[in-house]
Amino acid sequence: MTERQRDELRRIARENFGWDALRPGLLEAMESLLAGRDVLAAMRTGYGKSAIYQVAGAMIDGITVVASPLIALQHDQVAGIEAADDAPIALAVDSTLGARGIEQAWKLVAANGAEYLFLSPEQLARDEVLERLAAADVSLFVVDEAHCVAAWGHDFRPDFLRLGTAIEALGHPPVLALTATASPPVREEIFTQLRMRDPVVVATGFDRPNVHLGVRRFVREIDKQRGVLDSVAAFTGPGLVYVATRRDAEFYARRLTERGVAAAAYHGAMRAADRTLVHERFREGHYRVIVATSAFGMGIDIPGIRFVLHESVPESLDNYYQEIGRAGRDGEPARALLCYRPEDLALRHFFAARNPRPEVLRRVYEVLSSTPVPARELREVLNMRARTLTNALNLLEQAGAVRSTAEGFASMSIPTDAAVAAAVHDEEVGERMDRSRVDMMRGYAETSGCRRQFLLGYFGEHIAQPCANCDVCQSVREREDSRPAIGSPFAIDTPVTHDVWGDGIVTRVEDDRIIVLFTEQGYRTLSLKSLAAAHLLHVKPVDATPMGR
DNA sequence: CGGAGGGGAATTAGTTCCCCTCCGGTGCGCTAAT
Repeated sequence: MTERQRDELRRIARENFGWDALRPGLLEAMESLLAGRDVLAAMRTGYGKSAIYQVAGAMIDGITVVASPLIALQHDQVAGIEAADDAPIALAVDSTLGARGIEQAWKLVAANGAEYLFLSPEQLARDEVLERLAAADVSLFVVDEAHCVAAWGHDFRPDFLRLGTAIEALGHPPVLALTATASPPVREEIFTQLRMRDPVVVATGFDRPNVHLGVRRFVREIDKQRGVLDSVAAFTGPGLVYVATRRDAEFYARRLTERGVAAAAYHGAMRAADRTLVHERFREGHYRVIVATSAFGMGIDIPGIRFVLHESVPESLDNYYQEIGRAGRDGEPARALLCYRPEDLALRHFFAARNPRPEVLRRVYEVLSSTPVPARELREVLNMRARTLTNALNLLEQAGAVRSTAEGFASMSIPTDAAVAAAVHDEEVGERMDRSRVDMMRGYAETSGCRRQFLLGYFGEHIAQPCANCDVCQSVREREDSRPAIGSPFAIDTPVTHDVWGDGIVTRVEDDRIIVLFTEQGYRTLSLKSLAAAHLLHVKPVDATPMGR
């Protein structure tokens, strides 16, 4: 990177978008892309991540494709670019345009009339879309909210796992993955699925020291209900209450309203217009509290939220961190309170189930041959729902039994039994990983240590001192904890091997236990006492085999 | 896996309890009926 290129980036940022200064990390990410590298940028919402591809994209010849999970998010981005004084043209192609609108949009693209093109993963999974893009010289491929690849790709929206194929089909331009949070296994999955090559990771600090972390534990459901309602009523300022089900969203919104709190429900079963209305009225201060399922979140950036209360545990600390990260964006004190009942973990375990279906995998694999067949034809031959088929193909591909190209899907000519077994095994590993991430939610709720150390440690960021702004730190200060530490022979980040569970990495060390992230088992909590007795865990010797010589 | 809700039995004669079944989140794109 020359000084001249760096000046050029700064000039485009200033003149085209009106940004006089770029926050730490943004310029670095832009430079890496310009140098042809793949980049993962992990930065909190509101940090200005979009600037990375907006400026770099404007500087590189050719189109910038942005894969984005929500149409509403795409439209916000387009509007943001259009609002800048001299920014290049941005376009979103999606089903809201109608067939004719879509055709017009593509004509504009073909005539080099757009610099930024926003598409859903579902669009990018279509053959004709890839053909049109291939003709259009894509020079930068962006995946916004990249954690969705890991969170949604396996069942809910399988086309997220087809993004890697799209990237390959476009000749692998530099890839930029953007996310607000990603724990180590989520990052790994993003790298693998998007087929990123030796990616540069630009991560800015995850900590929000102004957000107080707390957990209230309940035994009976009725007590939790009362506790939630009392807490919300006692908190001041605008806040969010996250619940697990739509029914609970309606229930708590009603009960809060009865108690004189201006509250509204928000969930996926509501009509789009109603959801927008609730969002706007909250923003304007008409509602003080929104009671929402996980539907409320992505792309929402409201500065003055004073508390985020969880009525039920979310499915992982990744989600929890995203959701509490909506509090205190203005830097003023805010609270994150988890109202915890161990029974609530059951629903999350239920959602973590993957249900691989061997008979479906077998049917799909048996119609494939060594010549690629387009997905459209497969769907006709098999008479199968698109999502089911895509899921099966994704699984078989990950298992190394199927190869996907721009022309379609081809068999790798492995015996059917072996292919199906490998796919099912991968799915079981995935399920164990997801379940273990739920267990880390339990770990956070039940930890006897500093909550912030636990939370940040989960993301691979280890802080030396307890935070002094969580419930545990406060109570420790009151009674000066004197429990003696056993002392661990396993430091954080040590690669280890377990006689039963295989390879892993130490991700957390507490007084009497450690947490290891195993490749095939996910997160496991191990007691140091029993480890000392059983000799099952060993520090992995550094591989001394010389490579390729 | 746990909770809600329905049905039925027991019985305190209008509630209570138990057992069984079913349900639970996130959104794209498309089609069909207004």
